[in-house]
Amino acid sequence: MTKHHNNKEQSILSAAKDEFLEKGFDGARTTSIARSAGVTHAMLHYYFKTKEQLFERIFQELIGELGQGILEVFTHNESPVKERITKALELHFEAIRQNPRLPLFMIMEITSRPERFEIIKKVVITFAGSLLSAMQHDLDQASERGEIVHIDAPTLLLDMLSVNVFPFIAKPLFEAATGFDLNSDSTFWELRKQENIELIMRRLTPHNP
Amino acid sequence: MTKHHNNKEQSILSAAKDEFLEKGFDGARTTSIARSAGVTHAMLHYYFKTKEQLFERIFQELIGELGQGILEVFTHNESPVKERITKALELHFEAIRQNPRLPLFMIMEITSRPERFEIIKKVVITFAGSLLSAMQHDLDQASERGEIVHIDAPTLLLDMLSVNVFPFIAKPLFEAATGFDLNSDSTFWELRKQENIELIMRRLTPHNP
DNA sequence: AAATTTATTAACAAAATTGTTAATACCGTT
DNA sequence: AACGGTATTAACAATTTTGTTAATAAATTT
Repeated sequence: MTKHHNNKEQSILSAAKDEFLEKGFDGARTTSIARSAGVTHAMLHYYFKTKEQLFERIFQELIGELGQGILEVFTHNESPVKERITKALELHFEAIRQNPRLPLFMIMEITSRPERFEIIKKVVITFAGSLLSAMQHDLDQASERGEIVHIDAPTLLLDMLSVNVFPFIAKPLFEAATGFDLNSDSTFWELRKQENIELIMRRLTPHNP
Repeated sequence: MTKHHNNKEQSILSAAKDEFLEKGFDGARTTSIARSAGVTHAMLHYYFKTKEQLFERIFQELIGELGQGILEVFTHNESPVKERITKALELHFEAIRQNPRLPLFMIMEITSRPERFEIIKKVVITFAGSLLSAMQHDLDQASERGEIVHIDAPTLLLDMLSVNVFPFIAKPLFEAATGFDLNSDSTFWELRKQENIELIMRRLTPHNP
């Protein structure tokens, strides 16, 4: 087994990923996925049995990408806190840029079908717990030294997430407001990345040094 | 006509609003709406003909609330720019707090069914155009006077929206990460409001004055 | 209070979507 | 090339969801 069919199974997975990311579980149609993949929808059920199972498969994959992104971002080196945070902002921003639909998708699924998503919670809790305490430790040290103002780690983390994630979520609105096509506009995203860094750095830097 | 049925029609509208806000158009079920409203689902179709029409009705209502919120926020008075922006942040924050599901709902609908939503675009464009040019004018004046650093109005607006909107969108994730129930925690939201103001003010304030 | 319009219900119909099956083609192995 | 399994298709079945109807009740108008 396992050789000549792989392309079909793969193209179903790929089409499913696109459709689920764009429309969420509720909006996705197995027939539409099959059509995009160029296979009959019986094939889809042959490989993945049910829509729910296909979704679970994609969802696990996406959770993986999410975790991967987080890991890349918080690889600690021993530079000063402000540089580390700048680096984290950059990496995080680029990670979302690779997968701009992922954040909204996760949030959509959590809010529209909360019962099912203990899975996400586990991933989040696992990372958040250790991350926040490590962050707080570093932030406290740096503020003692006068490098930065004092700030709560959860507060800062939410600040960082807000500025990095929201622009991607609001992209369609922003495009509507300005008439621009942000897909073909890499300067916009570069400027946005710099702005986010500027914002967070100013938040951290003590006045009148 | 028009007296004794109003309660039923109203309870359908109210249930529909809740369900659409929570699950979006795709996830909402007319039967479930009818059940929540305590009426047979034939009644729903009697008053509103189709799911689509019921949705349109609710959607217009929500667009109205959105516009109302924006108007309240940008009522100009003649205080200094920094005070005005602080006030706008506060009002905007409170407006979302009244209707915390609205932003995610709008974004969900736009991204999952882009074709239909020229309506939103129109509202956004109408407000955004005049608002941004007024903002830019004021910002330029203030930065000439040295009150604030120079900044683009669109950049600042996106900063403001990011920090004010995202925490509400990410609420379920944040609750998962911390184990808190943010509905019954008004201090969290008060602190968040202050943090957002702090962030934006630091962004605007020149260093070493 | 008879007539007319509006509201309500239960049962039904249509449409859309997901899921299954049985028959057939294909592929690699012996 | 016969065998055993996997892949594929088309046609069908089940389920879910939306939408309709015809009969009846309730209210409003005359």
